[in-house]
Amino acid sequence: MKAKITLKDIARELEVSISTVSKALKNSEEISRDTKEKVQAFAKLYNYKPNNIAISLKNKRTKNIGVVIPDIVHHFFTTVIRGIEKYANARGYNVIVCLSEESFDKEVINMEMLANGSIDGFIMSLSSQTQEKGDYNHLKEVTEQGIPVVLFDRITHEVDCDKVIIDDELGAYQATKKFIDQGKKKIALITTDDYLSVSKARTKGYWKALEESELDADQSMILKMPSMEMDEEAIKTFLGNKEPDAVLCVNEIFAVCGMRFVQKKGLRIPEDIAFIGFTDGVLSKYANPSLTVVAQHGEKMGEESARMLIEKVESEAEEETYQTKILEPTLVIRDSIAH
Amino acid sequence: MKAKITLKDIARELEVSISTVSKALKNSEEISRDTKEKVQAFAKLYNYKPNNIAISLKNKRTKNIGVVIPDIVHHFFTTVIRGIEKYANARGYNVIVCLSEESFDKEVINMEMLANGSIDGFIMSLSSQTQEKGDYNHLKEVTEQGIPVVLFDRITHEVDCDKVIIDDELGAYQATKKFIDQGKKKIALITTDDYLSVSKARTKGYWKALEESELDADQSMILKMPSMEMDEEAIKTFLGNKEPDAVLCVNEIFAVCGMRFVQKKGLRIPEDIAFIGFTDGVLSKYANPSLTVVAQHGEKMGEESARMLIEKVESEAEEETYQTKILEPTLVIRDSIAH
DNA sequence: TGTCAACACGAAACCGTTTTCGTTGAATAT
DNA sequence: ATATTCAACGAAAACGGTTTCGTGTTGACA
Repeated sequence: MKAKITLKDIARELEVSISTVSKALKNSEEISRDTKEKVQAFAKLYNYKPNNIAISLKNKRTKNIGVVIPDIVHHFFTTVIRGIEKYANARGYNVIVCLSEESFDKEVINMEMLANGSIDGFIMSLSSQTQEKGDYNHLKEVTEQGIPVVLFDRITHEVDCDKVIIDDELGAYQATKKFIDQGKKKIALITTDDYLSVSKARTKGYWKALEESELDADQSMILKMPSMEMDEEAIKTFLGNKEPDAVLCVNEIFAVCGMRFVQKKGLRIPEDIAFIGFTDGVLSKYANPSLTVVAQHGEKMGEESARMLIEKVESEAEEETYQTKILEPTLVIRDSIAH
Repeated sequence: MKAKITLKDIARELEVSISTVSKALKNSEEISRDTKEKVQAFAKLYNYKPNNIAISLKNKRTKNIGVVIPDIVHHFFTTVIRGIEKYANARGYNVIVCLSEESFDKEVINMEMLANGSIDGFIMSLSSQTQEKGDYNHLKEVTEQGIPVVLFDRITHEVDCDKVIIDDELGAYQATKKFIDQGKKKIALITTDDYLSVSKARTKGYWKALEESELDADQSMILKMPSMEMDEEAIKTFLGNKEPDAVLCVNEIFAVCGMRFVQKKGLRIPEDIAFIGFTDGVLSKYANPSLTVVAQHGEKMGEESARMLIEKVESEAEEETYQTKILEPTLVIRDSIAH
């Protein structure tokens, strides 16, 4: 086992000072050609690499980004991470991933763990419990310490920081409009509780499209699932009772379950009943029939978040200006609607 | 913006030395009750938290784990990460995730980035390119430096380190056996190229089950997809020509595609043709019909990997004994086979 | 009154860098 | 011969902790 070599080791071996070694390795003008060559050759030979921790301590920059998200076994979040990773890595940053598992406490603990020097900034999507509670003190504390934060997707307006979202309202609006344009009359919505910022926005878009049309918007055509957990029975009962001819779902899973149920009942998709979901994941692509979805462009979102964060991290100026970037959703047309 | 407070700040305010503050906060016996209370109260008031970087530098432990995997938008890997996260977090470790994107170079770069002090150990699954190349020097270098490594799923026996795998051969064997027991005669296998350690093992298990039976094992009943990319046409042609009555697939996607194709041809699943896939992901669960799979227990694998790594990290002893933990796969029976 | 623990605390080294600010010795200018 | 400049390097502080090893004060005891 050959241990890591340090500046001190090189200095000792070459009988020069540590500062000389450090400067020589940075090709400083201060050092003579001879010495530089000698030092650099030696460093190369022994595969010297500076210790990141020491450097971090010195210049108070870790080149680490903390990402705190509710869940990772979820297509949307993984694509966001990939986007973050991609951008961050290209800029020499590492990504530390922490999972809140939809729990407020875990979110707080994770942030505290990272906020003490481990990272230069946070990229986060709020846990459902946090959004339900409406308690954002852990975020405020961090921003007050001067640590930059970027919120994506599940955000709150109560914290001053950069934000990246897609226009969920618009996405739902366009999807609903699509149904209306195709002559659908009884359009249902399957969503989750309103405290999730995204669900709220999507419901709004759905509602808006209906109100703009001749169709009467009907509260009873909305099914609110109490949690993110799947409750297949609830969906079956709802679809069985309401008999809609089009269903908008706030995620893939609700949609695929719905499709499976109506198919078993003998209905044809999309002729008798059409489906649109949110999230362009693997499920939509390989569902039978394939599912039309409002794509959220997670990877783009991740890249954008990383870009905004790193910009803040690297800017010396302490401007207190924050922006909210709104990405446009796009409808990915597949076989679950007519086309 | 209130900046982070340091020991030095506390020492100055309270007119004691830094060492006293440090000891007081650790409740050292050396310090008087009075002083301890004073210091602790002050620290609490100003919300003092020690700087992780400084501590890392001092005791040469970062409490960070580096995870390098080929891909994250893949159900199996995300479950593994979740398992790692869970265990590591409970032990006070953070997880730094790096993606090799199946590229050898990226794998090397990522490891180099992390190996200079950023992490205490690695948990990895090899990129396909690395397995294809068979070049494991980057791994060897790291282990020679005394940095513990745990390899999972996509491993190599050329590196001395702990390993966690599932018994892929057994999984494929059991699945194939299941087909045979159910009276299937023409059992096909859809896999990827052999350089992937897991595909190789699965092919072996498939082969073994066939050889043990009366059925003649036939090379032409194996479709090797050139890459991890989906080539729907290849699957269609293969299934169209060979007309198997059972298909084992090394992942979910191949299986779901296959199912969709044969359904369009009017075949009934599982009566006319049965399917079993690998990976108990979201796709299998919500496919129509739902897909029977060999579950890989990713979360367990992640936990196990983290456990082994942290044990090595925290053990002072430099025992050079490595173990390979083999997890048992389980068949999750769903509607794509008779039952 | 002198000695010795025990107590409570501080000085300083250390982890591995970077960086500022000397300090040499030699070459050049005066 | 003296002053000035410059090249080439080293000492030391700093980042924020931990830890070892003093050291000064106190009280008890002989």
